[in-house]
Amino acid sequence: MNLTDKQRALIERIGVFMEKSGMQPAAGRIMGLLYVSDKPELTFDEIREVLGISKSATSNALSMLQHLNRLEYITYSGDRKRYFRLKLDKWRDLVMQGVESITDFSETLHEVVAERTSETKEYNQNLLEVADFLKYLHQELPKLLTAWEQQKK
Amino acid sequence: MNLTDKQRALIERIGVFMEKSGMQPAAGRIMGLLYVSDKPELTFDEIREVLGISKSATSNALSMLQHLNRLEYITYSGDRKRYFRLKLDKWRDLVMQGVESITDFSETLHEVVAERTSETKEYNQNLLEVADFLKYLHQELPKLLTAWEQQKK
DNA sequence: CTTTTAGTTCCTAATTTTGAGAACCAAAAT
DNA sequence: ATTTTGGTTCTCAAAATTAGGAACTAAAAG
Repeated sequence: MNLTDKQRALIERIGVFMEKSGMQPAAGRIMGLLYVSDKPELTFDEIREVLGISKSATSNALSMLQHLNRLEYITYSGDRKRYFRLKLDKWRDLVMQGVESITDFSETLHEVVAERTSETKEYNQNLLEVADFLKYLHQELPKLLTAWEQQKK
Repeated sequence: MNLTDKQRALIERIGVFMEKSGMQPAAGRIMGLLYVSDKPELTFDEIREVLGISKSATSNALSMLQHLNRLEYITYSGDRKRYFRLKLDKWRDLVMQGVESITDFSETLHEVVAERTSETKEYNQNLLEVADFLKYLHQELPKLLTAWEQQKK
């Protein structure tokens, strides 16, 4: 498989974007490749080869991405290779996962306020405000998702 | 200034949370400290001392946090020290900043689809779906924010 | 003008992250 | 039973991140 310059550039751009949100470089490139590749299902060796990375880097990145729920593989009977692909159709779950994590932070904020002096009234108020909005988001985002599904039709 | 064990634990927890979203350790701890500290405005040296980090680490982390718009400092006339504090009241801007960044990604996705083969119809459809939802989010989140402001009253 | 204060920058060391290469392993093919 | 395939794991080195300490700077104080 060979890629155009434009494709390579897109892969890098997506890779860097992923890195910024805490993903390791190789994993980001794999994500990018799977977004861009004309074949959306690639084997271990195709990935390794086209990105020019080692087996270990490939293996580690792939298993991390699977744990993060971004990737899965399928197999075809009579073929031992795994075909890796993005779990694109599950992006709704990922959105919800993200919301959960900020909701965790909201709970931490409540703990913080519980531990704070009551002297700093305005400050505490601000903290609770943030926490409350995060909780609101948690509650409203699913609705937003269904509203979007509706208007899409 | 001395902190309780609970406070220290909260600082670490917040620190780790921040690290996960790509922040450097010292910066995460400083954020944590400012959330937790009874005094919400701390000087350079107070921060350095209570966290037990060097001047350079403190200086670098503080300036990074200021660039990320998480922090600011104020001064008092007749006092040369800077008093650093969280830009807590500006959290709405931060939310919007986050939305902007996912909107950037949405545009990248459009470029990706433009570059893709038209063979993989369903795949391309999925990509556009994600891109479209991100754009929808960009449009709706401000409204959600004002709706929240309303119901708060 | 000299000293002190508050913070920054430079240089370097320690730690962490990342990934290559080889050895390894299990399942399938021969 | 042996070999091949597809992938994992281990060890180690390279590269990047992080932070300590000393030197430095600008402004204020004396």
